[in-house]
Amino acid sequence: MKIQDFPTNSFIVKTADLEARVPEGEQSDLRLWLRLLSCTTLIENEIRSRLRREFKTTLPRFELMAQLSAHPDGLMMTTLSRNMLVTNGNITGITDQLEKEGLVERQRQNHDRRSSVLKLTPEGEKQYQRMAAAHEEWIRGFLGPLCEANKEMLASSLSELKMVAHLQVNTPAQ
Amino acid sequence: MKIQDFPTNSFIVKTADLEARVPEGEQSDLRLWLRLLSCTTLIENEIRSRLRREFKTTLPRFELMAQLSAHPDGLMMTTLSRNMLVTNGNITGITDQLEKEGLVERQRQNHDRRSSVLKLTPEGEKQYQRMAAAHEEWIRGFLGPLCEANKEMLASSLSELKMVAHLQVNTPAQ
DNA sequence: TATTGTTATACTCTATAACTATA
DNA sequence: TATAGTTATAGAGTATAACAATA
Repeated sequence: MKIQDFPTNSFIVKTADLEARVPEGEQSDLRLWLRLLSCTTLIENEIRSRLRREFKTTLPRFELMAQLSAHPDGLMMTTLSRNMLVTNGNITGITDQLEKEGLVERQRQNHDRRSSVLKLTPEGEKQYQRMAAAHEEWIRGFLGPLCEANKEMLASSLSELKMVAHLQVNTPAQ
Repeated sequence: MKIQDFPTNSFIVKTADLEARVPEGEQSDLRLWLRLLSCTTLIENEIRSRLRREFKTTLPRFELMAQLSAHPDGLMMTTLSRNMLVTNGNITGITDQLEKEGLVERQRQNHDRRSSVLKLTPEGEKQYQRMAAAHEEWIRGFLGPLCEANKEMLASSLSELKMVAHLQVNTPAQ
């Protein structure tokens, strides 16, 4: 399919060529990183776009609801901020939105009255389930066609990378 | 190292546990995706943060300069928007900033007077080189410790994923 | 007619930091 | 003193869409 076949306006042909800035052939860590980043960004952008178009929502909102759905007993906002890699203040903001829409609720704790536990409301859970089904389908569309061998390799190399990266990132540098 | 050992304020302990929302053990496409996303986001956030702290700049600005540095003859803004996966309007905005700071310049084309070609100025190239050196060092910190075998597996599985994902994304769906 | 780039708008996310209430 | 969460602020990035100039 050629570029010319696509509608032209507000449609980006996704070439994701971050890698284009590294000399051909060279197998550097940088090149590997750019390939990783290209793949992820490509898919992530598409998911953001579909969430917005089909469910009028955003990725952070979706991820927050996903975390809550996986923890029916609720989660502290601090835990959410760690899992989702954003600051406390951001969680407050997203929670405010979702609570106003009746999708999540804060439950004050008696044993520690500083904290509240966040849960999906039944309506929130219902909406989440619809989105999650579509989301999982999308992901299958992206990753499904990979051959089994590659999936396993990806999973295991990423699992090493995850450990290594955590170490790097959480070691107060300098 | 324990959580308690970290400074507490405006410091997020990076656990990147997006994966925590998928049942243990299950080897699904979704789980693989979340692992991919966690790793990338973790590293990407850290890079954004270091770019801001050490060079007072942002990832999109850095990436735009990287693209230009790799193409000394300059690039059309449309090409940039495709490579960087953002819309034309965004490229205009970032370019405006960088041009005002004297780091890039627009060169009007004679043979096609709609388009301009974007180039780094000498000062832009100089600044970019400093940032690129640090950036590459950071990436080596993250990916370097991976064993060779894993790097090769990653590179080849990602290269398949990149193709597959491009297809998925650029095929007008439904 | 299609393409390149600009402009305008509105919104979300984000970091940062000061703050409160509680532990 | 440390922690959980809130508030306020300012800024960047983003999509979207209408637009001008040119091809």
